[in-house]
Amino acid sequence: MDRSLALLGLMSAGPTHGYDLKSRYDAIFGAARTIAYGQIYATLSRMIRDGLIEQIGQEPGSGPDRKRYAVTDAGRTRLASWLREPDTPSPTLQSNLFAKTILALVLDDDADALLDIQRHAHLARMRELTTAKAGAPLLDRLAIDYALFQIEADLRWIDLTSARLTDMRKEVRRHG
Amino acid sequence: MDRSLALLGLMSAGPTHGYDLKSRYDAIFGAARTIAYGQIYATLSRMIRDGLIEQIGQEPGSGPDRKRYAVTDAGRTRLASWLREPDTPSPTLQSNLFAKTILALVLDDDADALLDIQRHAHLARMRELTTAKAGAPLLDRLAIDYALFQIEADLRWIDLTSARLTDMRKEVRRHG
DNA sequence: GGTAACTATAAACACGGTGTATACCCTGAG
DNA sequence: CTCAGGGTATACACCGTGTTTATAGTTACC
Repeated sequence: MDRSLALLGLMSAGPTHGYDLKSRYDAIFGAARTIAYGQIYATLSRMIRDGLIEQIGQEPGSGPDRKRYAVTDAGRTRLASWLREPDTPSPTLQSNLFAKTILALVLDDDADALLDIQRHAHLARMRELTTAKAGAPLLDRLAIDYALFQIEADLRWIDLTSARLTDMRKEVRRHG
Repeated sequence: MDRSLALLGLMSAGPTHGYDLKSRYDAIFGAARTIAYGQIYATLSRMIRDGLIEQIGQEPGSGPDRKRYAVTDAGRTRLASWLREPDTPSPTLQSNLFAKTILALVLDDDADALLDIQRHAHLARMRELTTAKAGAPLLDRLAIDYALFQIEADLRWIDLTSARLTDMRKEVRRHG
């Protein structure tokens, strides 16, 4: 996934340098996965290239000099339009589950087993997340809720699909 | 998303050349998005490099010679383990909605509006998909159901989050 | 016999992310 | 006082995936 807009967003709250940006990112979005320094600096240099941010100074800290960057007008425009634009979740591309299931049918592999494995993995994950949710701060809870809802959706699809496997096998044959 | 395993899966049903592989892919997975020839050949050359497939011949067709490829043992092993392995949907990374919402709060932008825009886009998309589902073949219907469930999950999260925005604003302030 | 459309492939490129190298500063153990 | 270790700070080379565009043969038709 592309985290550049999220970083641009964080920077638009006020100028920063890369090292600090990493901490800020992790504090807010790091629940799922922290970001690597390498990605921060790589992204910064690309945003400079694209005129979304610019260096506004260089200050000593406790280490090599910090380079402060600020969002440009172009950057603000870009960010605003990103925030305004709704996302269209692309069917099936997000997950491999659909592809795996169809392939299992095409290859005459055990599609039931595959769905069952995924169902159990999901249920286990739900328990994990539910436990984690208990003591977590509000932001993390929301991230967890997001995941829980997505997993529930997957589970519904799994149930629906299991029930239709026999019909699907016929359909897939015709594509062969 | 990485489509290489899906392609490997299709090839494991029997040797093909790139041009044909594209048609096969589109016939089965193309409902959401067709694949580009460029991606086919790029992926094929990488799978050759990695020893997952090998060229087993070169035959004339109606154009430049066709190069036939077959899945190697390594390829079959790889495919089998992919099919067997369940996916863990990574929270929030899949969608930008979470990031956008948090950023809107951090930047003191209109988070309600953002959620509302996304809600309406989703509802519109649901109507579209429901219409499309009517005449579609079974495989496409399943793809559409997958999308519908995901969108519903998003909608649930949107409702939950809208209701919590005031609390979240406080939380976000503390991170500042 | 020329040109349009389809068959078939490949290579250059762009984008995002990872891993690793580098350098500076501060602290504390010896 | 010195030097080793850990935190601060940045940069770059590289890798994987997907897009764009170029190239070439084959068929069909006017």
